[in-house]
Amino acid sequence: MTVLDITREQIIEAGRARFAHYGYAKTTMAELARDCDMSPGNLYRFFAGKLEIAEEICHRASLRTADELASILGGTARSATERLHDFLFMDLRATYHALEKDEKIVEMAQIVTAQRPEFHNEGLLREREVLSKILAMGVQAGEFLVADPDMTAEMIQAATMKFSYPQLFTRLSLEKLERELQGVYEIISRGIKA
Amino acid sequence: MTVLDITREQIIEAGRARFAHYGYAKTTMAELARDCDMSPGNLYRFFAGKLEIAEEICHRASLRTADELASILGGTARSATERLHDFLFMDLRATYHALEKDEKIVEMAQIVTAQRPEFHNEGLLREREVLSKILAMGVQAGEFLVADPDMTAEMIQAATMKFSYPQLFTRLSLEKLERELQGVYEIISRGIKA
DNA sequence: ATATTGAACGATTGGTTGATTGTTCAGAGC
DNA sequence: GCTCTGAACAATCAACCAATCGTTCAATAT
Repeated sequence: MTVLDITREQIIEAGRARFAHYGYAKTTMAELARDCDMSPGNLYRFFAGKLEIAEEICHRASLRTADELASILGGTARSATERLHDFLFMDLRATYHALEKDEKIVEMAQIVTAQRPEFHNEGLLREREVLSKILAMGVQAGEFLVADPDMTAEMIQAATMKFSYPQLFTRLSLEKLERELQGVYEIISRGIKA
Repeated sequence: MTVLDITREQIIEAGRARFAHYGYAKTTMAELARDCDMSPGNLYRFFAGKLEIAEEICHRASLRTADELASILGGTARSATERLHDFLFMDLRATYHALEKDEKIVEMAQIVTAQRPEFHNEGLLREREVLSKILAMGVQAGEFLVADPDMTAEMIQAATMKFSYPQLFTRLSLEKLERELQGVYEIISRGIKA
């Protein structure tokens, strides 16, 4: 990790703190610069602009959740059905709590997805790859009967879209969302069983 | 139909035309009054306000789609599985085309649902009742195995949310949406089969 | 008496100006 | 030569005012 990388990290950390606490719009580049003991202009040696800082923060959050989800793939004891269940509920709870902790994170995410639509799709793709693997494991183990795991993963993602960004689409409580997701899971689960 | 009712219809028709063409915000009460050869003040003998006119228009549209969906229940020849397929695709196509014909209808729908959240839920409930009946028919015929059709209807509605208001959530083409819905349908279909 | 009008009122919107903020870059510092 | 600064520029935002619009109601017409 070069000294340049360290500075980058510092900027990202300052951004994460301020964006989460005060929101993207209300955070100024001058403030971020002051946090990092540098001039505003110098920020542009590390990032093309304010949006790119937010993008990097969201990107990392996306990688982190994908990583957490990927942990479901580990171990050998559990069935693919259980893994699918974990996948769906972990996803719901992760985003629900993230959006609940700091209301302002929604703002940042919305701005980034509005300005860079492909960003959102990349995140979905990363998660879908894990889902795909779970399905493939299930096929391997004779639990699932699906011709094309990649395609089925896409379908499951479409069917659980309501639970991916809960607060954006509904005002339901986590309990209600979990009840619904459980029901949707049961249908899907039976729908792909061998 | 009294003369008062006829005037009400006239106002609704004028509203439908203007809201669809110019949008809710850009339509003034004065314009609606002029369309109906009356003064702005007189509109308030028929509706509590501008929003209520839009509400009535949306309400009727909702009733109409529910009616169309209910037509799926008729006849005896077709299987419940086919009816479920028709239900989901009819719903997707109806809203997709409605929103495509006049971009401005989205605006009106958004304003009404923002101001009267219960309105949206009533529409969902109306559709869900049809879905529930389809499921009950399937159970009756031994095609489906579901313990509680009402609950399962709720779950299916949650799983197909992405296809209910297509243009609000994604920018996918109708073809792509139909491909995805077909996949989701197949999983659900297998998931509730007896 | 009832139905209707249209001017009046208050809230909202649209447009304009000045201030703030994101971004650039010539030059200072090392 | 490379890093970094901070003043300068351009884009955006916020505050203001005027115009418009939704709504009301006293007056008018039927």
